[in-house]
Amino acid sequence: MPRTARTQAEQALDERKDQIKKAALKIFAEKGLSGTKMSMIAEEAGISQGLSYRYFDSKDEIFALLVEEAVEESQGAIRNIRQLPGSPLEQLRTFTLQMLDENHKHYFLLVQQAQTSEGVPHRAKEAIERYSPQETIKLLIPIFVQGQQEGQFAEGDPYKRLILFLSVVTGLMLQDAKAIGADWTQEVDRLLNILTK
Amino acid sequence: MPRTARTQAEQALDERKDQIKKAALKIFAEKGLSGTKMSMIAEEAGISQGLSYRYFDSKDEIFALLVEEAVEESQGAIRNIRQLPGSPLEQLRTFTLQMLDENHKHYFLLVQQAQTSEGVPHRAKEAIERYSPQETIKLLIPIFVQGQQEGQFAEGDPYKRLILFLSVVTGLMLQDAKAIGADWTQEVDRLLNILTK
DNA sequence: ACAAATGAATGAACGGTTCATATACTATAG
DNA sequence: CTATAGTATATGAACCGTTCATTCATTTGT
Repeated sequence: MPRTARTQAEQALDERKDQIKKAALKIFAEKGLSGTKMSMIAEEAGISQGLSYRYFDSKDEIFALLVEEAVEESQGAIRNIRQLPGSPLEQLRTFTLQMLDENHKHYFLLVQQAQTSEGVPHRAKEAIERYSPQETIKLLIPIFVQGQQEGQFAEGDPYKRLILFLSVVTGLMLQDAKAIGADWTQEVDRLLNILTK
Repeated sequence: MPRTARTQAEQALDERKDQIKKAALKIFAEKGLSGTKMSMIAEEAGISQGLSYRYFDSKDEIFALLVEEAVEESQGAIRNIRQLPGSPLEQLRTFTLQMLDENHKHYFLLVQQAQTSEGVPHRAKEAIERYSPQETIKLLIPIFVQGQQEGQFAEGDPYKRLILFLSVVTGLMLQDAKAIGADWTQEVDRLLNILTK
């Protein structure tokens, strides 16, 4: 029964790959490219030093792969905002909660790291070009403006307000990634006070 | 006239030292201990690779020295809050503006870096022990509570509110140190919305 | 037997530090 | 005022210990 056997083998292979990727994502997001050592990834994944190289060619390959995934994921989340239920404010709250959610947080931070690190692999650079904060804000502005018209959001330059808000959220993520990971999700409503009146 | 001559020489020496320290502070604050290379400091200061070693013994010495200064400076700023004029809200606004001010910003960030970096020199570690975020918040709580009684600040656990606020401000500083330095001082009132009702 | 996993060994690159050399400044002599 | 010597200041290429990404001989499990 070669069929089943190979499928099982492949599945086991993929599971290991995912395990390594998940560990790498966490460390890369926290420490950046040059800040993470392969030994850290191994430890986080609970495997030995060399094993990652049975599943990936290099550190750079893992990093690039993850950045590509992160960009895709982030763009998806942003494009989905308009389809979310509720008022603009509620849409933004949901989006923010998603950003701070354990899974997505690492992706957002990874992109952040990739944007500010040096020596980023070419493949990762390409992916990042498709995702800038400016781009994000452009997609958020219509929602914010609508919220202003409905009277929920404060007056003023939408771009400035949103840049401040996104910076605050990203800054918080960076902070709490370094320190002990508190659960900020409770505090999102406080943060939204930056935007509301 | 040996007096004047020596004084001039000493002054020139101190100026060079300050020049190097200022450059080092900026880079250390942005990139952390292991993230900054002596070559970066040299470039920022507009001097050659080796010159720093005529004025300081080692990279670690510069770092430790700066951390000591930063702790002193930060503690001073915090202790001064109660003496500031105006309501608690105005006191906090002034304090926050001071934190975001170009000079103090780097000091605050440096302490932050020293707290989260690894391989911090012993001398710097000692200085940091005298300055924890918890300590800062302890000093801020009475002000916040007074503001609550006067009706300016929102109800709720002062500790949680202040932790969130400080994290936001620190996160912002980190953000904008990496990116192009926008001038957030305009936005402080927006940030204070996190605390007010 | 074979694949999966280990972790010690390798070797290349990195970066803090040094040092031979150059330049600028000051003082003294002619 | 110019020339010369002496000293402090500055340069940046080279040195060398350390740090990791990567490999591989060996073990473990199936």
